[in-house]
Amino acid sequence: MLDHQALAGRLPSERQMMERFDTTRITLREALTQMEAEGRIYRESRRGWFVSPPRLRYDLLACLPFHDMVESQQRRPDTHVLEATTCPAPPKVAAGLGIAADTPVYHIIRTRRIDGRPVLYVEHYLRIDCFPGILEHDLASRSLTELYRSHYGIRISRVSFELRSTVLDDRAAHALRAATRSPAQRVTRINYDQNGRAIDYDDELWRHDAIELTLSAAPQNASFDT
Amino acid sequence: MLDHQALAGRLPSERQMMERFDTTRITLREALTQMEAEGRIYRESRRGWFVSPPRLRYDLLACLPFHDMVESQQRRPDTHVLEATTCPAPPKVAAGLGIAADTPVYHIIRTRRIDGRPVLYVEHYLRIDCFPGILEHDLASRSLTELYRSHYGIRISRVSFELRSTVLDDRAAHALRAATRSPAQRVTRINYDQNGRAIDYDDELWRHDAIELTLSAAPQNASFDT
DNA sequence: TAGTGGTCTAGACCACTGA
DNA sequence: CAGTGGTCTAGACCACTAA
Repeated sequence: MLDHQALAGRLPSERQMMERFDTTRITLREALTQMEAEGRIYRESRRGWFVSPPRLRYDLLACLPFHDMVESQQRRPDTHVLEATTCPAPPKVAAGLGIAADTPVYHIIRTRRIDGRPVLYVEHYLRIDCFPGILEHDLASRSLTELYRSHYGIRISRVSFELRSTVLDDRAAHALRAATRSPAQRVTRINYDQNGRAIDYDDELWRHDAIELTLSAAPQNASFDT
Repeated sequence: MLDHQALAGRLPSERQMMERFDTTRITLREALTQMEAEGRIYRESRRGWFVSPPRLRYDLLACLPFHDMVESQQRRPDTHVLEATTCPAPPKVAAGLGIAADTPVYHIIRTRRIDGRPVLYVEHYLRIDCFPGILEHDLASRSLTELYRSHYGIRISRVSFELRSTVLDDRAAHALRAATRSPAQRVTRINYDQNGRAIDYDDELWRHDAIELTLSAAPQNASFDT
């Protein structure tokens, strides 16, 4: 079940390390937790500690589909759909999309892996009026952005992000086989179409050691600044 | 010495909380550490635990000077210069600036506070040929970007970022009165002038609960995407 | 100087994983 | 079912802070 890569990076059991470093379990775990916070190692719940693979470079403005982004960095991507339903828009989503609270929206939950390691838990909320019937499509092997364009003629022309570091909540942790409250990077993203209308709201929770966010752009005041 | 805000948000001592919640110190500290990872509370080294104030919204592309950004959110900013020297460019900086390794650069280290709470440790590396004599200026009360423009006629026309979550190293932790290896958000930033030349390299370490990064822009492929 | 957080010892039981 | 990580008890000493 575990990947070759994961097995290769496995640390000895806590009790073995305890003896090797001549210390107690509590102290050892404190040290491990700090290295986890640094992003050098991570744990899988009740499964042990592992060396963190190199971070994926995630260019926020390149807007590459996950599979392309991962493959372009010589890694192996992989997506699993946990849920694909309709639900009333939660307040934050409604506010972000500029629709009335409780308006029905599509709700898609997926986990994504790199080289077999689950690193991303993401919930998508899609405006139903923009993408009627989208749940019928294959949501695992195709990118949503791809679908938007090919089936609905909708292009993303603007995107806005909110980034904050937190921890995995219980659902995300479970889905990623991680310990509850492992350090995480939250990436909230709203996509806008060519008419400036908000079309979907994504809430991404990444294992914090799995990515490095990058971006390059002209500052907003650049043109007015003469 | 401590701010009103900090005192107001102070938690009882660990031993008091231990009794109040009828548990041991180790268990209590584990709980506190988790809430710290969530960004709900933070600690000052050997000084105690505090409730985290609301996060500062840091718009990466607005390129607002720190003081303006903080004041526009009804908070009180504050800057302290730790160091202002010349040094050979470290490899990463040289690579980022596109200059030969060990080329001399200006090196400025500052800490910045919000409402009296130290939240940011930042090292700036400036190309000497761009900003001759800049160390003679007041580096605490004026923004560097301001100086670039007013004294050197240099405007920032492009900016590139690298974001990753890590922990505070010893120097940063000490400067921020934080515990070593507290969770942190690293923001590395390279500024380019109107000729596309890299002019400075900033390495920012933020207390991770102090900020929420935002950004809004057109994806890079937006125009080619028809 | 009293009290604080930082660090440590030396165990224990439980739920779960993986063979 | 053996071994793992997750959680917990009940103390201790030290360096440092704040008064």
